[in-house]
Amino acid sequence: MAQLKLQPEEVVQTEIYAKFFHGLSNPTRLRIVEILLDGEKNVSQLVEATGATQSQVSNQLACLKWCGYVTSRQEGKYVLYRISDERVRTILQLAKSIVADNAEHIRCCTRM
Amino acid sequence: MAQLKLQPEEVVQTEIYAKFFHGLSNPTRLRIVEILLDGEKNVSQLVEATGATQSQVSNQLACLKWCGYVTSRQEGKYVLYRISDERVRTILQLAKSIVADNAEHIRCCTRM
DNA sequence: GTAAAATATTTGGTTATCATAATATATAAA
DNA sequence: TTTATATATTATGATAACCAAATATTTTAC
Repeated sequence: MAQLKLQPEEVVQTEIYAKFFHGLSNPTRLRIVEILLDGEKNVSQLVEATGATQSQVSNQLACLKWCGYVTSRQEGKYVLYRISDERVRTILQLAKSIVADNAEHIRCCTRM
Repeated sequence: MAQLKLQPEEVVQTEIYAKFFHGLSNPTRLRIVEILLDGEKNVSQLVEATGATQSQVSNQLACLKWCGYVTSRQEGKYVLYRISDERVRTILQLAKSIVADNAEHIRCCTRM
């Protein structure tokens, strides 16, 4: 059996990965990621598409940026966001395929 | 541009995927998953390996089970848990590879 | 049967997350 | 330079997640 007890450095690593997954653990953030997988969008377009408020979208974008899911660039008066790594698409596809036969169960989850 | 506004059913889908990712968004749960990727373990072994309390481990296992990450079987007085889908391994590997060049940034994240 | 060990569940307090609203900043147009 | 538009940030209150302790359940050993 492989090593189980973690060194302090590894504990930090685990926390980082958990934070990374936390990025996709909110419906608004996840929706933003999905929309951006369709192509670069500015904040106003994301507000329109998600139905969330502007501050909400900006805040969630900041979170996604910290987690490394998206990057941004200014273009005129707009700020354009895009997915920073195509592997994000793969992660989502993989998650969906795993969830597929288990969706109803997850929906009913009341614990935690 | 693909359809952006979601139908009610799709909103539910997005919430399910978010819940799924939430399963990996806690360090203890993530650590449990990593340990189980090494092979089937009982609850006591997981308590020992994680350093978390017994009730904490049981609760997190219940959450992981709801999310479809693990399944369990009784064997004598022990309950053995194992990863329910090998694709979970792939998701973790993918996440780690994405995080690799971005870890310090995520660690510092103070927003959300 | 009773006692002990393994696991699950519940409860209560603390902290983190989230949504909303308000405010601040930056860019462009006039 | 003033105004309008786009985006970012902050503050506050409500909710949800989390941990720890206590309790309940299940299984085995006696």
